[in-house]
Amino acid sequence: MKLTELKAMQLAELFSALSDASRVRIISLLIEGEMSVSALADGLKMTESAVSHQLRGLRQMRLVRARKEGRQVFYTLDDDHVVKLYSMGLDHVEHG
Amino acid sequence: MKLTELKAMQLAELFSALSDASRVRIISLLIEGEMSVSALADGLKMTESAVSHQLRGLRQMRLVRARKEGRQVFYTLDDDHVVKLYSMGLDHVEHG
DNA sequence: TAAATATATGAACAAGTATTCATATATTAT
DNA sequence: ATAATATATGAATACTTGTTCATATATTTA
Repeated sequence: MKLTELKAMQLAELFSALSDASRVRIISLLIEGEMSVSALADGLKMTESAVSHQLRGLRQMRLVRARKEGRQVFYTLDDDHVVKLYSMGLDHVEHG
Repeated sequence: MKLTELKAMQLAELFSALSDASRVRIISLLIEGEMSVSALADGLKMTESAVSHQLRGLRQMRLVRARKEGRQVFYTLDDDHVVKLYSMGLDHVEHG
């Protein structure tokens, strides 16, 4: 399983995107379905600014996708890789 | 998928353990099999001290396990959750 | 056009983290 | 016992990161 330094960095970046409780909670909400920034902010009791900053990182890692509708922006999980990583992690934390 | 704040933190901690290129490379070496600290240090071109510090974190997250033999300590991956997380992440980075 | 709403972003600060260096502990060899 | 080897650890420093605050952009409403 030789790993180039580049891929090691990319992998680390990917996991970094999931390495914060706020972002994990964002993911867990988005698993239920699409949500706007303010709905996320409400649900997480965070400011919209903080949520927006976090969503930016998740977007850059292609973990979430944005869809603009009027002045709202709705976010969804980008693909089900994310769900799998999330639930495998949860599995390790709960049992394992 | 409601997530308690505690579990969100634990999940974030787990992903944090994989959120650094050095640690990812440690994991990728251990996928091949058991290795001593100095062998890891050689393979990664890091000091043994730095490797040891990183292994501590991986150990605390129960991602690796230590086995002492004489004055050497051999590390292995704790279970195959780790391998699954690793390869799913790699999958996302490479394709996805 | 002006005001209001939703989101995004830059700067700044606080908190966290990875590495280095020095030192400590444990084990083996002389 | 002393020296050498393998690993671990505490302190210090440099770097990274999350949040807040102020401001900017885009869209809708009056």
